[in-house]
Amino acid sequence: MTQEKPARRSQADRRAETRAKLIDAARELFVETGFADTATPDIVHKAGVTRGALYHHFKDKTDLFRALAEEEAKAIADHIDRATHDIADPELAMQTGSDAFFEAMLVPGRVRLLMEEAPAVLGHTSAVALTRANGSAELREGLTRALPDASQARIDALTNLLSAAFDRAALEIAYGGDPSAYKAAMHQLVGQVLGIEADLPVAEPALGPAQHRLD
Amino acid sequence: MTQEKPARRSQADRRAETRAKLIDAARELFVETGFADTATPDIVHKAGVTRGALYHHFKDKTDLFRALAEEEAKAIADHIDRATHDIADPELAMQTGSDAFFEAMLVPGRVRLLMEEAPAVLGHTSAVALTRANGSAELREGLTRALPDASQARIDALTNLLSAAFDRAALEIAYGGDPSAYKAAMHQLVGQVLGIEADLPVAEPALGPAQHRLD
DNA sequence: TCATTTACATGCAATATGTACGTAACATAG
DNA sequence: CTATGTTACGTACATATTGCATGTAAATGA
Repeated sequence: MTQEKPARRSQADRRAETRAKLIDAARELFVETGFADTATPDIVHKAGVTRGALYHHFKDKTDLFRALAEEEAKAIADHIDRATHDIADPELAMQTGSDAFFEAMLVPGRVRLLMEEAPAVLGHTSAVALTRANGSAELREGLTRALPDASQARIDALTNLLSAAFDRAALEIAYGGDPSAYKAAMHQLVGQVLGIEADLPVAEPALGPAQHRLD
Repeated sequence: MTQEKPARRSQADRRAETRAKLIDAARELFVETGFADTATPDIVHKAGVTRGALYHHFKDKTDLFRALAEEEAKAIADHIDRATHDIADPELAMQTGSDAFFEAMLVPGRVRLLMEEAPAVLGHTSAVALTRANGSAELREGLTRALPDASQARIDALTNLLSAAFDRAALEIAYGGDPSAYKAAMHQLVGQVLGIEADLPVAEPALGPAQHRLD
């Protein structure tokens, strides 16, 4: 039998490891049970640490949730960026970004965390700030180009409303709604606002069961 | 000094009274502090009853929230119905219903309760079921007429996405967003989907500070 | 007026949260 | 290599909260 060797790790490594263990465990439980009905003893048990570690790394339970939500939001933003960063044509970039958004939203639990729990746990303002970046820049740009006479407030409002529609589409897809119907409807909405002629019969090629673990 | 006379009330009256006191107190606190951070002792203290009464009338804290949320949703539906029930022209009915929805959403705390707390407390499915009725029937009808070739799934999707946009508009208005900008943007969205020629410069007559206490 | 049901009050057991304090692991100066 | 400081984590505790179990008062109705 080999002797236990704690294998001297750096502080940064220790820190990153237990932080990750805590966030991973919290993610599983928050997704499964929701934030309010998940107890910190359960989180630390699953993470294999103690509550002391949790309260050392995070101010409180809400702070742990915030860290998790920020990771999720960043993963979405990165996924969209990687998909669109080298596309020149704005119209194609918008369509590609839209697809990338829906792809990113397929990872299990993400919708639950960001769209159901986050608004109540962090408040609406913080919650939308998390996903503010997600393609809304491209959206706003497209709107500004398409509606040159519209006021800034009008552009902001349209951007916000379309973002809400995007979110709802992802939510419904996650709850078993027809993905192609929602994506097509979303495409129609954006297209009409941007003044692009509608291509109504966009029957999608039925991309099979949702692929998960995107990043 | 007059003697205390308990004034023999009927069971139905007693029941209705304390139920109302509990729901009113809960409303204030849930709006102010949120569901999770509101303790039942505080609720019953403000209501002037004991926790025993609470747990006699409601299964648990969540059940109390559900009752409150259902009242709010019903108030919205009633307000819209009263405003639209005798309007024949579908297009005008839609516009009127839209305005009535935004009016109904002006009562303080309503947005917080139904759009921020409810999804996390009751779950997304129950939460949308609460407001499912709100004008979505008229919306669906209008869409069916305007897009006769569209599939049912497409109609459902568009209805849902526009509902989400309505909700977001109300949310942003409640958080200080420009009401006329959001209403106009919403009107544009619905108009374009329904194939009504846009009347872009709908600068509203600035109806002054939001009037509250609608019902 | 008596029996039964309904409405509420009180007390208790279990569990959760955040913090204070103690200990172990790492970093760094000499 | 050791001393000393700092960071990471463990343990114990005080407090608060929830839901239930059990007791009492008020209303119904026979």
